[in-house]
Amino acid sequence: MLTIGKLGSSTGVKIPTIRYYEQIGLLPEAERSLGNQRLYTHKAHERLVFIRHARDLGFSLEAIRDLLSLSDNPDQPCAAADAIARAQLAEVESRLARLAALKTELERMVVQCAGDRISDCRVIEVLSDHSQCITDHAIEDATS
Amino acid sequence: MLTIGKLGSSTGVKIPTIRYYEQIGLLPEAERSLGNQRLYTHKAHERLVFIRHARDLGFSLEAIRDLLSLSDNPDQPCAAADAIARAQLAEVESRLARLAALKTELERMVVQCAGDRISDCRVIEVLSDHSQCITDHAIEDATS
DNA sequence: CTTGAACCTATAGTAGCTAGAGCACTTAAA
DNA sequence: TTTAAGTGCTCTAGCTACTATAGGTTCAAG
Repeated sequence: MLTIGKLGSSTGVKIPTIRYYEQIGLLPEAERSLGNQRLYTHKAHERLVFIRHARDLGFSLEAIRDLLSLSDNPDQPCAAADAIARAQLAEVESRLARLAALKTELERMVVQCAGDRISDCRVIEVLSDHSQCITDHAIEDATS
Repeated sequence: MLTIGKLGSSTGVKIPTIRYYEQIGLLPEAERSLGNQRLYTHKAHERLVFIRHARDLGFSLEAIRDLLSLSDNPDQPCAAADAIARAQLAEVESRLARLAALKTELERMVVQCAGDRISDCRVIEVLSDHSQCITDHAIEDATS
C-alpha cells in the first residue's frame, strides 16, 4: 500500500491533483490508515497511470471518465473507445491547423520592426488591423 | 456613439465579454447614457478590435494589457512589443511540436482495434502503458 | 401607451487544477 | 524519550477567460 506522496512521485501526479481526482470521482475513495491517511493499492496506481497518460495525450477528464468505465467492462465492444480516441485525434488535428496559421501570422509580425518606436511598430500595427493578415486565423478559440 | 450591442456585433465580441473586459480594466469605463447604458466611441471600438485580434492570435489578456499600454505610448521603443510577440511565437511553436507528437500517438492508437472487445482494444491498452508510445509526449500541459 | 428588444447588475458556474491556512500524524535523530 | 522535520489531513479560495442565469430597467417602434 502506497501513501499519497509515494503514489504521486511514482506517477508524476501532484498530491492535490490526486485528491482532486478522488473528489470528482475519477479515482475511487482510497482506504485510510488508522491515522486517516490515504492508502493506495496497485490497482489504484494503475488507474492513475492510465489517467495521467490520457491527460498527457490531451483527453478531457470527461473523456477519461468514459474510457475508464469502458476499461472497467472488458466484455463490451470497443467501438466507443475508438470513437473517443478518434474525436480526440480530430480535435488535435484542428488545433494543429489553427496553430500553424497563428505561427504564420506571428512570424510575419515579428520579422522586423520598421522603426524603433512604437509608432512604427509592426506588431502593434498588425494587431490594430486584421486586414494585414494573410490567413483567416480567427475561427475558433485561441487557446487551442 | 455605439451601444454595447452594436459594438459587440461590429467587433464579434460578445456583450458579457465586453463588460468583463471593462471590469478587469482592459477597456476603460464606458460613458453612460441618461438611462445608464454604456456608450462607446470610435476609440473604444478600435481598442476592442485590437484586443479581439490579439486574442485570436492567442495572446493572453495579460500580454494584451502590456501591448495596449505600449500602444498608448507611441514614443517608447518597440523592443518590448517585439519581445511579447516573439514570446507568443515561441509558445505557439512549442505547442505545435507537442501537438504533432500527440497526433502521432493518437493516429497509431486509432489505426485499428485488434479485436472488437474492450479486452483487446488498442486504445485502452496504449493508455494503460506509455511504453507503447514512440514519442515522449508527456512534457508540458496537454491543453496546448 | 404598450410591447418587446436591448440593456443593467450581481452572482455563480465552467475546466483542471493550484495555493494557502491551520491542523494531525509519522518517523528519524538527539 | 522527546522533539523536530516531514508528510498528511480538510476546507476554502484562486487561477484564465469567459459564459450563463435571474431579476430588474430602459429604449424604440407601433
